[in-house]
Amino acid sequence: MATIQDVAKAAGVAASTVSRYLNGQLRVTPATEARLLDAVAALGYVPNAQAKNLARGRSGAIGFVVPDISNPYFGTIADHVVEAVERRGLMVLLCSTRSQAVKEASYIDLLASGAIDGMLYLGSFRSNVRLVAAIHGGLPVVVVDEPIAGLPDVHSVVMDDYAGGYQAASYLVALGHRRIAFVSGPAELGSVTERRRGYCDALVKGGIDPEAQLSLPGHFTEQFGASALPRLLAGPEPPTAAFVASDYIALGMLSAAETHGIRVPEDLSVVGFDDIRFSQYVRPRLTTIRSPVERLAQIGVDMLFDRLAGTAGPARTEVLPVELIVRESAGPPGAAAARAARTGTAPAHSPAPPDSPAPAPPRSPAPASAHSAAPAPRRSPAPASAHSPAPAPPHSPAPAPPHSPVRPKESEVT
Amino acid sequence: MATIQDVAKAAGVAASTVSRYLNGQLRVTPATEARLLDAVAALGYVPNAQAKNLARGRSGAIGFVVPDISNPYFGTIADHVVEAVERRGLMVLLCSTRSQAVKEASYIDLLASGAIDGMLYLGSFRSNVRLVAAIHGGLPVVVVDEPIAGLPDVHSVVMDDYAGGYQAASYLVALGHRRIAFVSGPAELGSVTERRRGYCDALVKGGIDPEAQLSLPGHFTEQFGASALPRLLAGPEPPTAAFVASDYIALGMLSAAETHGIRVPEDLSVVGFDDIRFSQYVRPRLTTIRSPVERLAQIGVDMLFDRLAGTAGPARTEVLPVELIVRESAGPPGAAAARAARTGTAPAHSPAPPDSPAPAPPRSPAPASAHSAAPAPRRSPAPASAHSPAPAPPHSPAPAPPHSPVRPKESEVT
DNA sequence: CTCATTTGCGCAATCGGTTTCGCAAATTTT
DNA sequence: AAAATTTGCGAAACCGATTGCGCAAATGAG
Repeated sequence: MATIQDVAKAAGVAASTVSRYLNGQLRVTPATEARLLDAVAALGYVPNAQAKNLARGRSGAIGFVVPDISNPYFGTIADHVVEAVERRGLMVLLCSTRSQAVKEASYIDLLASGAIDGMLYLGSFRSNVRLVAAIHGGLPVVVVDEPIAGLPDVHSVVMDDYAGGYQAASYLVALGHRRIAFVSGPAELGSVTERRRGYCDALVKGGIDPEAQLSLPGHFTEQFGASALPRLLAGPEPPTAAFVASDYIALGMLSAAETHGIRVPEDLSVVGFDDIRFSQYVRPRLTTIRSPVERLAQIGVDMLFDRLAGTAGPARTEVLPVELIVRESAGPPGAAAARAARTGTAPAHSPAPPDSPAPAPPRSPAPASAHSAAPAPRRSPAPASAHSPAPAPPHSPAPAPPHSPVRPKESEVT
Repeated sequence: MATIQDVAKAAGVAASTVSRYLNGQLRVTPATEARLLDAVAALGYVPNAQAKNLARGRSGAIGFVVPDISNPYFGTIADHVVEAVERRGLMVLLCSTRSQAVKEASYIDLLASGAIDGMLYLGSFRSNVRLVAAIHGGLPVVVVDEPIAGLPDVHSVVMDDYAGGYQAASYLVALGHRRIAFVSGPAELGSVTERRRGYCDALVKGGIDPEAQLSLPGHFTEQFGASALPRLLAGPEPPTAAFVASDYIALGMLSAAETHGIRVPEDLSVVGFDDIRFSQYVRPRLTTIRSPVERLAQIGVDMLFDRLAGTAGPARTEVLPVELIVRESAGPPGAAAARAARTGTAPAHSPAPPDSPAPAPPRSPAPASAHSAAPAPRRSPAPASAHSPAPAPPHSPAPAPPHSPVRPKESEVT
């Protein structure tokens, strides 16, 4: 590996000249330029990244901590993150922690030790200590997808889990269900509790007691979904529907349902969450809440680059609207039993219930707004920090990549 | 950010002492130790990774170049790679190129400029130039999953694509199919051509002309699978079966089949490749070739670390046996039509045809062996380099992994 | 109580770049 | 043609670690 010194020697100039010329900070005479170019080409010189970063105090990469890269939901987010970061000319150091706190902690330490310029964090409640330490150490961090309470001064972008839960449950209520179970990932997760809050509120609004419902927290795996089904149907009065707050889990449950001879949606309606790609390939096609993963990634990366450029305002949380996607896995309750018992009250299979399940509830922490069911990409205002009623645009419109320091938009109002 | 100098000053010692002590290369007096520890704790000292790497000439990370991280097949491999590398105490720099040659090239350049100690490469034919340059530049590279021709001095580990294709096609032939289409990813890929070779040989063995069959190369997406179905059935004598050399594609096709009212396997049998997790969750459950992704990752990482340690022998290619997983998506041809036309020749639905479709063909480049259908983790000998008939263990048992040098399994037979 | 070891620790070079400062030559101004 | 600028380029400090070498003190042997 040729060094800058080698190039300098070959070209008969000083190393500093090579450096500055290569970085476009120096004009040289045509003669010098030719020798320089020749030397670089001849030696196949490529600047050493470590040395450059050491000298510059930057690293040219951002880290992305994610629980499990083999989970297609996270994989998709990662893909979009990579895409967005690359557009800015940086690289992504992707860290799959496999949900192990130890790994997460060591990764954060590793990353915080100068390996990266900033970090996108998608994780759980654990290891906040390290994370907080890293943040205090000056590492720009943006939290994505999984809301984390009690993290000071951190920008974040999350799905509107509350609204999603509300929509899903409202839909099931509107279909006529009265016993609606809640199946989810780890109960400690912010996203899970938010989805559950929404679900509960929708039930209450429908005159149903949420406390009387079955609640099955678990893990983000299909195995858990498969194992949850029997438990769901074990009781004397099993639910006729389940809000499964993760498509990944829901797919496992759907599979188990077929194995157990449970028909979906006739015997059990299922509404998922995330709308991962496979949800449209299973039978019945999964009715679910679509999370705008690409926007999440884009906004998260934008936020991080704003922080890196120092142009980010005070910490705020962007909440992304979600959308109910009606497919086939949810229908009127007891479509089979009802046919025998009652009159043909709910005959149709392809259900077309109140398409706007409800005028959407208030967002979790703060202001009203919403009707998130609408596909229109509305942004909900930042609930955490300054919820200024003024028309301050919540998400600064991705002004400018770091390399071209111009920031045309968002004229400062002074 | 505190530096080592700060710590040294605070503890009243030299920086070198701090460095050596922290790296366990120096015993110090209890008094010094206490002061050292205090200083480190008080300042919250974390060594700067860049500087360390620069001084050491290493980087502590390995790169993994992969075409598309949102594809669950690659995602799963990535997960296992991360796991295996972490066990060795290093990190993974994951690069999703989204199959774009430009990105791949720039990533390789970036990685080759000292950012990583070694590289796992999963990619296509493109950008070989850069890759070759990087290899010549001294970067240890191990090629995984996707065979690449004409890469000198590179260790690699791939699936036995040929055997997989042979098994899949043999199975369909054994079921009685005579018109068997071949649907796959990009035709230029080594894995695709290998799978096709196996498929062709199996057809020939069954007395079928491979040239007369429909062949549909495309991309590794479900969309392609969905679009392939109509084209498959367009002709006057459509195939009764398809070997779809990627589960991802097969899932798209299965979905399209239902949409078009094509019953699987009655109207069309489908055999996939990879056995991604979702293949068991779709209906009908996908009959497919299982690729041992975890072993692939483990062996690839082992090879890379051998190369890093300098204990790797000459370049060789490890070929991993694959396994036919019989599920529901393939059955006798014309199960519906036949019922009317012929006698009840092939009545059963759950087919139990020759469970060992054939005594497995010779491996692609070289020696006989195989019966890859057996789940037993046999390793096929290296076909590329020295195919010594001597009992030289093909995969050198990773003599000394850097951090935890113990490797209990696979007792060396000497 | 010497002499030979070992042990604990500091000095300074090194890794491969970047960057400030400043000199000398080339160019422009009067 | 002399003075004032501008331009091209080199010397050296620096980023934050690691590491070879060497010295002094503590330890052991005789």
